[in-house]
Amino acid sequence: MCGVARPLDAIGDWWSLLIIRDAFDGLRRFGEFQKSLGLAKNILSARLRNLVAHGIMDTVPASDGGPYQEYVLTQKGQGLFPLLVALRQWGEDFFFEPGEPHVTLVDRVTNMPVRRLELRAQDGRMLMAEDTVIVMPTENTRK
Amino acid sequence: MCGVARPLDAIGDWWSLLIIRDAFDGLRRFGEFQKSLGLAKNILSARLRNLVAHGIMDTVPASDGGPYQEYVLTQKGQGLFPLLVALRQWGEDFFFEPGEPHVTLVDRVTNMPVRRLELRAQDGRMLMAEDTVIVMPTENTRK
DNA sequence: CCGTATCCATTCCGATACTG
DNA sequence: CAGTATCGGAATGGATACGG
Repeated sequence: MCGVARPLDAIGDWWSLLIIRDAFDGLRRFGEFQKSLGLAKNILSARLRNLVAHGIMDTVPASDGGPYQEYVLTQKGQGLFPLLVALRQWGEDFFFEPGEPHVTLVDRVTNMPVRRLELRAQDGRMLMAEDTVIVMPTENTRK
Repeated sequence: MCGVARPLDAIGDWWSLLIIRDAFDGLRRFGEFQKSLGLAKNILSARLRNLVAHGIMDTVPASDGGPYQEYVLTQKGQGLFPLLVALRQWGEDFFFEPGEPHVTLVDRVTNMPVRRLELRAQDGRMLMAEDTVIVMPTENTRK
């Protein structure tokens, strides 16, 4: 399975991606996800279990000391942030009507809004989507 | 429908995303997609029709003068490039075994490999996923 | 409030056969 | 080669009822 199909398989489906988005928005509880997404409880349960099984989310004891669990993104799950930004950015670029409010991601430390997702070559030069097309197999150099 | 769900709805499903990836790899013909993905012809047909209906792909006369069509990415479809990069990058970061060959995207003009997808704030400062979390509704300022 | 178990209708997908 | 039409089995998702 290739470098694109494997992530898709791990994420699972569309619902899972929306769960992950909600997790980035700070949601943690079963009921919060269900209320936000409006999907059946058994489906949500299965999706959360799958995300945990794939190491994207993890369960932690409830922060309020309650008898239940909370679901949080692992490091691996947090690595999906650029994917969600790309998705939202594409949506804003091609779907939004003029005057429609945008949703901007904000760095919580400096409170600076994120401008754009950028592609950069190894020499630091900026690349646009239009001139970056071909794939090429290379040796693994990163850990 | 929010800025994440709408793109998901337009793309359709995961088969569609793999079709788009193949299109970035230069595939254009019905049979090429089918052979590459191994999905049933009726499914492929439906997916291509959906992608065209959503303005992500378009049909053009066969480049070899044949009696059939070819399927190419529109501008809107090409805008999905960062999404695919993000997906693949995540896969390489969290799924690849040491020694497994990576697939690197290459700028076809300069032949430079793409290094990383980066998030930048409006002041140009580099942001990491870890400190960039919250969403905030804003006014639409772009066209 | 958090989940699991069960049921049912619908959808989805692959295989196949068929047309140009 | 490039699709369309059809069919049956499998998987899916929503509603609901139930239990911790």
